[in-house]
Amino acid sequence: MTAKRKPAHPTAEHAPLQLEHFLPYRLSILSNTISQAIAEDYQRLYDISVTEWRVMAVLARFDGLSAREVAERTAMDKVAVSRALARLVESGRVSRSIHDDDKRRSVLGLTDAGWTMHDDVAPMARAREREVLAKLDAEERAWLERILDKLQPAKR
Amino acid sequence: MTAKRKPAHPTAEHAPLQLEHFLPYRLSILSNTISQAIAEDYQRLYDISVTEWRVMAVLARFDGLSAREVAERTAMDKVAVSRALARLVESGRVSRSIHDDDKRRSVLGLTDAGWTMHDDVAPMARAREREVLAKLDAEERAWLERILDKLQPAKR
DNA sequence: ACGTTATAGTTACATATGAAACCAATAGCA
DNA sequence: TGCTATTGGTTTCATATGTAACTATAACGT
Repeated sequence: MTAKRKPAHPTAEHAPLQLEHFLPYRLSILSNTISQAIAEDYQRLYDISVTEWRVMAVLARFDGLSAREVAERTAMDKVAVSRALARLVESGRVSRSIHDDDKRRSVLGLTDAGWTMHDDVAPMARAREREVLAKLDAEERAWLERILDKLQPAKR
Repeated sequence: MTAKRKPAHPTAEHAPLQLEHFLPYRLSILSNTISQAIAEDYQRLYDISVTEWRVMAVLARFDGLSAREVAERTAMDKVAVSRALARLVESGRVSRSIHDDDKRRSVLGLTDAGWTMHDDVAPMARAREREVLAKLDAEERAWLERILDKLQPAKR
């Protein structure tokens, strides 16, 4: 039909997304950049993944959790937790025993080696967080806190 | 040595991270939740992954990019882009030709089918973004914008 | 007590992802 | 020109991840 070659869909009609101003996209980049920076710290020193570190962090705070509870607290799915635990138990950083009253449940906790590593890594993680937050002034930090609270998919 | 069982590392000495207040962790959850919600929309309607959609979104805005340029703009690595493009070309949503002056480069763009899909998906993505932002008032949205600008790892 | 349903956790399979090796074309430079 | 280094892009391989199926135990209703 059309004799001449022309853009079948002139841009004006399309309103393409501007990724650089699109919230989900920006969050994704920011989140990955930050998490990756922290992960490099402990992956360099210890051979451990992000998911494994999160499991350890949660067990540092709540001793004796079951795997399901760890999954809840880390927002990871139970398969990921199961695998992380397999490696952590294997590498001697997490202890696992069986719940007295419910033999399905495991009772998890950091071992001495786990604590040693935790006490080395936690300050590095906090330092990285501080580096990021240092780009903001006090007022901005307060708003960020507030905004995250409101956006956070209501948990628990 | 120790006769009695006691915590080898009393919590007070450890200062464990509180994940629920730890910025990188919160960002990660938030980002995944939002991206997932959007992805469900177009994955249900079209059989397409997040990375593929991002490539399409960028080509909708910047016609004729090379694969490397797409990788830059999407912050994806070139392998991921290569694979996404293979599927997109295969499914007829993206056209690929070879650059006149540099035969290594591809010249990429949406096909008519690609545009049709784009014009269907883009409004849905925007609607999801609006849903998220609706949880904030105007002032909070303005601060969020500003904060993201400052935290954004300086690009380009 | 007994059969049914639900829960904790693991395993299997299929797919996604990243690092490094690779191929082809171009750029730099003697 | 001809040799080397660089760049665009794809392929390979090893690892990670999600879904669904599975095992074992516990809870529930009768």
